[in-house]
Amino acid sequence: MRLFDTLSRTERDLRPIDGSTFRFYCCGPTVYGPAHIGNFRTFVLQDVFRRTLETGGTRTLHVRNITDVDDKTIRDSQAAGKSLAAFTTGWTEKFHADCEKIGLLPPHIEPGAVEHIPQQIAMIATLIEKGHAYASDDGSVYFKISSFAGYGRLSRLDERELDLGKTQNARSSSDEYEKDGLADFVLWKSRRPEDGENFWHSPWGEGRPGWHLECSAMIQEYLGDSFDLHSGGVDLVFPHHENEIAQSECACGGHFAAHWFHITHLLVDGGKMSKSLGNLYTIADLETMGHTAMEVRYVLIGAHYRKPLNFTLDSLSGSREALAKLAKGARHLAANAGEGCVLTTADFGPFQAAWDSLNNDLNTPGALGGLFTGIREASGLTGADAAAALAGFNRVLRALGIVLPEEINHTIPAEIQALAETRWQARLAKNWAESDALRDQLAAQGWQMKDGKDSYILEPSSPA
RNA sequence: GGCGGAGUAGCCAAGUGGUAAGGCAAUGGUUUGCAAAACCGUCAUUCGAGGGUUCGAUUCCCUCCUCCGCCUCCA
Repeated sequence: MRLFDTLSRTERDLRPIDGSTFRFYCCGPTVYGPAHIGNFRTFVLQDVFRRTLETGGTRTLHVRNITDVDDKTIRDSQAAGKSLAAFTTGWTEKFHADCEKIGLLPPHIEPGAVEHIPQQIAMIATLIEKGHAYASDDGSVYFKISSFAGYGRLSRLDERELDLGKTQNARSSSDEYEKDGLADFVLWKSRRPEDGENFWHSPWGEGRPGWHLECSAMIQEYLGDSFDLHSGGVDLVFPHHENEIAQSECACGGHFAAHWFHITHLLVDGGKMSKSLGNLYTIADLETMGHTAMEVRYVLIGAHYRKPLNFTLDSLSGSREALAKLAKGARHLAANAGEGCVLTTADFGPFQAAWDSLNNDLNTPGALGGLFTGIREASGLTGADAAAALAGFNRVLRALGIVLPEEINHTIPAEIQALAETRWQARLAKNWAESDALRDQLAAQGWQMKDGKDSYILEPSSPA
């Protein structure tokens, strides 16, 4: 597949460096609260990316970390009166439950920052040894930006008129740490009173690792010096990923990531989502409003990953109808294919355009459009042709990670069933007044009665 | 101030130097006692504004307007 690369600013074909397995790393969540749909836009697109590679026959190795130690996790665990480990474990479990609901494949490896502190300390030692880092008097360690000529390539720092020193100076005046270069970033933070019991021993004294370092250390551990692709939200380009490159290339000497895949933030109602505006949604919030996680997924893949996605409750409502339409199309194809007509094809039939879209810079909205168009084109097919089309349809669907809603056989309470039967008789007797009244009565109890020619269907009224 | 991105129908949203995918909503019809459902249709002479290049631009160039993100933790 072809994918845009943030570093070279070009679209490039993706090929595993080792010729067999595509190895990639995604910056995972900081577990101090529930993940919101903005976080999930990134994770869902990364998931579609992986599924597309796999559907195309490429084996993958997917690593995504859990950040379980930083200012926020320490602060909030203390506020909650829990140990850091107990606190982050709880949120990690919640995160996993959300991931499963929204259809994310679990990463092959999901390392946590705390359990990799020895690796981080080792990397710091290497950096000091090579002259890329220095310890300050208080026991903190900093990366020396001036020692790495390539600093700023990813975020085009050198093309900005941003005077690093000056800008950082204004913002760093209250910083308690001591560093030489004002833009130098921390690798090891010396212990502070507010850290409580959350500190580890190091050659430079008690403290904890800096945030940027954990990813570098875990990548080194699981993917080595060079690997295929690194991904995250756009906000991580600077400084997080810029710093990772500096640390890793200086410590390991490799080329680090061959490709950078960044997902643009989503907007809510046209603006940044934030707690204070009351538009920061979690999956649980949306479920409470009657939407499913799969409907959320549909909305999240409804825009190209490099464009802002304007999330609205209206678009979320529309996704239910869209998914139902796809499900209907699939059932239609299956019916036309007939019993026992199993066919696996090498091509995608009417869904070739949808598949091509995915492979062309992960154009998920294009693929979605291709799905609907393909269904219309395939509607006249029968037998083996229909079966082949269905196979293509299912492969694209799998790549998108969409699980279609199934036709549900509802359990109908006896009194509802009786009420419906009474109405049906009234209707047969052409007693319209009573019939309509009973229909309203059923509706009031949450059941919708749809009249057919010779029978009727009872369905729960769709949630508001 | 610097860097980056976006402006396409009521909403969400693809796309292309050659005359605008798709979804939702809306709406017409068939059907129905009426609805709902289902099925069949309709739905942007136009792509923020103004110039320019071109046989031809929404797509390339310039100017302007508006919006958003980043530059501090952030997916």
